[in-house]
Amino acid sequence: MGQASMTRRRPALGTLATDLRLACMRISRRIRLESGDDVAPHQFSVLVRLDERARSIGDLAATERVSAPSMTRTVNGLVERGLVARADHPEDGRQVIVSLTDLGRSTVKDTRRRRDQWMAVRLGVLDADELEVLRRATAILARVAAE
Amino acid sequence: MGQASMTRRRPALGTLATDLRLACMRISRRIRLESGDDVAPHQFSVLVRLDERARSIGDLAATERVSAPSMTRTVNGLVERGLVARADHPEDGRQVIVSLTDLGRSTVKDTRRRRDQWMAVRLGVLDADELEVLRRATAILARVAAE
DNA sequence: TATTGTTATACTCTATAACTATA
DNA sequence: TATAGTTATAGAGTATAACAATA
Repeated sequence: MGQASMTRRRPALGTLATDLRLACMRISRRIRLESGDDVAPHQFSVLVRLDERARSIGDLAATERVSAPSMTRTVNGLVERGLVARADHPEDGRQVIVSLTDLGRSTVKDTRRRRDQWMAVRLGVLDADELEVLRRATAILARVAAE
Repeated sequence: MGQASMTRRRPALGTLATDLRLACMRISRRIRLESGDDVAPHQFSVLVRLDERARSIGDLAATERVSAPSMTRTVNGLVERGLVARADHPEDGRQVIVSLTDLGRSTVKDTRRRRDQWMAVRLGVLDADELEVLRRATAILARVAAE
């Protein structure tokens, strides 16, 4: 019924929603599979958070919506690989502050570069008009994603 | 260097690649997290394959790029939940043919409907010009995703 | 006493190696 | 002998419950 009333108001909005959703999900999936990431998705997500700023274990667990023990495990794995470092909180002795190492920072940068490259190669075959459509669409999609 | 030569040929193509990639990945991530899927991602992926046609365990394992024992496990879980059924291959007694049950088929349909609904709600706030841009962009993105 | 993080334990999904049944 | 699938076992990821250290 939601579908029916929408279709009545805006012809073919349902089709657009389906096609756009599928295109976004397929592109996202292929980037994940084909850009040769060297860390697992859940690890990369933590590295990106730490690229913004250093965070405690609890902060990371809440941000990533996993339990504290899971985050302890993930952080330990990243420490073993030399991608992040642990430090005592200056005032609160209970907290552990996790931050990126230089290796961690360059891993984030390299992964982003490879992903952007994947997309850039595919945009490279498009003509000027198509690129202009995508430029306008990207601004709209960014708002949709941020909402 | 690839980046530099691209930028020389097509101003700001690198920025478009980055922004478009991020928008697609964020939308895809939010759909996955927020549309209330009732099966896990690897399970849903198998259901979608079986929605195309019935397949053997080996076929599914190759298509999903997991090992045969992993696919045996995944299929067993789906059988327990009543979403797929196993059957003997008519000629080759070694093979097991897996197909969707009615419940499995409606699960695929419902999951897709909820995902489309997520996107449709967000498209609902856009104006006619913005929707027209997204319509044109979707056709281009579908080609990019299929390439 | 409340909060932060770790340890203990268990469940799921992944894999490889070894095995069974069939071609 | 080769192929399809299962069972055995192990390695990560997830979780909750119980615990230690600190506020």
